[in-house]
Amino acid sequence: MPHHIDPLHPWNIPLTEAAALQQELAARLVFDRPVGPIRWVAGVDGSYRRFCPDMWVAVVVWDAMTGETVEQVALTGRVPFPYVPGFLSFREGPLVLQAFERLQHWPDAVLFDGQGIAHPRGLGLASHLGLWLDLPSVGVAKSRLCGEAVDPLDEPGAWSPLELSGRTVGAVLRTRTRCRPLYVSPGHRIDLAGALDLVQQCLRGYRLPEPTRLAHHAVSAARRAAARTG
DNA sequence: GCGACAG
DNA sequence: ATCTTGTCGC
Repeated sequence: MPHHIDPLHPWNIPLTEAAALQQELAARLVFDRPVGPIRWVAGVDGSYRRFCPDMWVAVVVWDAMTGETVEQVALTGRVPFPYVPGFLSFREGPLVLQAFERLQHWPDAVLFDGQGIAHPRGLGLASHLGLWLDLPSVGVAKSRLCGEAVDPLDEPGAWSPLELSGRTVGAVLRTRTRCRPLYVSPGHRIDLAGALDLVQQCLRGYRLPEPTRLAHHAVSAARRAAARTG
């Protein structure tokens, strides 16, 4: 576990400062292929409730070799930041990092619900948190934040480059026929080819990769259990 | 000014 | 993201 995680600072700051911080941090991103094999892949998901300043977060560590869940953590807490397009990491970051602090099994890589470098200032949720966690990370968003791309063919594995101001910042990936594609972009310590490989290795017949799907189920289950218990 | 806008 | 039942299609 990296020792430099501080969930309180510098997350709760004005948007102008947050934007400046994003630009600074983006310059520190690394896009090398991960050195070792990636076996344990973490998936992260969050859940909210209308008119409620709280959120639930779940992290699931999934074994790509066996297809089994290695560990899962779910917790709830107040979000310190409203949802503002382009600043999602400042909203979900603190709670997501708290969840990672509780993990007994450190993953080899992380799949986030959101963008990596396919972001106005090059630092989406996956890039920001990947940097903090010092882990290879990938942004797997269900919709577009920025950039342009042609619609990929309706065939699993088909993808088209996501371009932003002349740069390929990600890919629009069809993971399943007749399903809307996913927006995959490198977060940190991985390149686009590696990100696409990893996501596809985690697919098991559904639109979303398993770590993400399981995290979604875990957060829903945790929320329902809490509602029943009180 | 207008439209777009991860979760 | 969330509020929501049934329903159409593979």
